[in-house]
Amino acid sequence: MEKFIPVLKKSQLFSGVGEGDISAMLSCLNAKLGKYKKGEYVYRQGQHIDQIAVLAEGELHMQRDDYWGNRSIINRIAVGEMFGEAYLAPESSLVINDLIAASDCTVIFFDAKRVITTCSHACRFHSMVVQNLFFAISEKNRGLVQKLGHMSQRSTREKLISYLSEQAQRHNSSCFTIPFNRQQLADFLSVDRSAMSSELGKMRDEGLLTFDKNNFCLL
Amino acid sequence: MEKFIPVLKKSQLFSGVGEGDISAMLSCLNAKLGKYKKGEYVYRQGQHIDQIAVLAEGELHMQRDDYWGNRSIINRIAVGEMFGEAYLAPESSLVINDLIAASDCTVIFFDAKRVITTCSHACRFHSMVVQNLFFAISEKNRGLVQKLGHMSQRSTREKLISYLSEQAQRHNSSCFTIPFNRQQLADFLSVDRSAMSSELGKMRDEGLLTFDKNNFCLL
DNA sequence: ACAAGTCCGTTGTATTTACAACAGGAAGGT
DNA sequence: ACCTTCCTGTTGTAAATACAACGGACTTGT
Repeated sequence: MEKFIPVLKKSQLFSGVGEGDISAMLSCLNAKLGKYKKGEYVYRQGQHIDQIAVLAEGELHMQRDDYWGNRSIINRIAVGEMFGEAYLAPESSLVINDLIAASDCTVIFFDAKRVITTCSHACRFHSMVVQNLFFAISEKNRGLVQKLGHMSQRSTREKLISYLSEQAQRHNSSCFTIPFNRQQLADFLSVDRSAMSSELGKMRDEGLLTFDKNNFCLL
Repeated sequence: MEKFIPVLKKSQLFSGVGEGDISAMLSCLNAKLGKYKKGEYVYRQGQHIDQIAVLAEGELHMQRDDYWGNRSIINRIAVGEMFGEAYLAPESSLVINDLIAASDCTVIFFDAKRVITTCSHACRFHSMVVQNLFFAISEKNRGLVQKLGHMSQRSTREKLISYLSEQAQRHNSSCFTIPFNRQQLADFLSVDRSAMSSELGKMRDEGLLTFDKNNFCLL
């Protein structure tokens, strides 16, 4: 557990809290480690949870496979990001989507109630964590709205433009690397992989962008 | 302002707080009233905000009009619901989407910083409001993920089924009324109105559901 | 009663997408 | 070197969607 304290220090949740203080808070928040191999489920749809978690190693995909086998990647969770925060409210603790390890993962779980309830003990930085949690959920919320912006585009090309524009903005550069391969990107944007692939080809031919594997440049 | 205290009492944010205590907190949270006619903008894309707001009267649509005039309704906000919570984090306070009055509206604004910072004064119920805010943002998050679930459906029919199923579940009944007219529903699901209309007709012919205006029954 | 505006369903056509299948290239293991 | 597996781009066809246009029902205001 101790070895992940540097990761926690860089996470949204513990931003601004020193390593020593994080270490002290771990027991207060009832922290527990979980390890998952690529492809394993961290949460399954319908499951009940009362924990907030931070991803310490690897990459997670929140996804949904429908009756006909179509996979949708709702969201991607990177190291240092938080998840489970959507199920804080006691009356809505049933998970909506599967959460799957996209690579080998290590997860740190915290007792949700203890996080949001300022403890009576002398956790000096607890209130800062509470504020961080606000900001983090708020950020997440923003991210979801942004993704809804991509998804509300009608055509494959518009979705691509919307997504790639955001990525360029996020990286502060017209050249950047995306965290998805083609199939994953298609699942993320809810389009057909082959159609998307050919659309990317057309856009390259029209001089809108260039790409090589996961590296893109907007022109 | 005082006349809306009963609305606030029923809102997510002040759930569990008595009317007298709400009244006392209003000045502490620097509450301000805003009135908007149908079609007016409450927020515009790119604007900077540092307030959390609760809708006291009317109905709001968070929406986006793209370059080609396609309108997408990202989210709908009803009386008692909260908005602006996605911009709590100081570094991300630029609004992503327009927020428009779908009918004549009254909005109560609160100073965001004062809400999330437990005040030194004797606001007995402030910590409860903080917890309510957690639950409310969390709920909102869930709602956004659920909407992403609808949007990730590939066909118009699947989107409709996904949305209507959720509505039936939410109303605990196979018969319910939706808060959108056809055009708005199409904008909400990001599909073509006429195509959706004809798809609804087909589904009725196939005996999947019945509807009359905004009243639907799943069979 | 009339006019104007809004909402809803329907239809036909052009466009776009999904699906399936295949081939070449890269990566990894034996 | 060889095989296997994964990833990517391409193509042709079937299916679904967007778009435009129209008529009828209903509402609202004069």
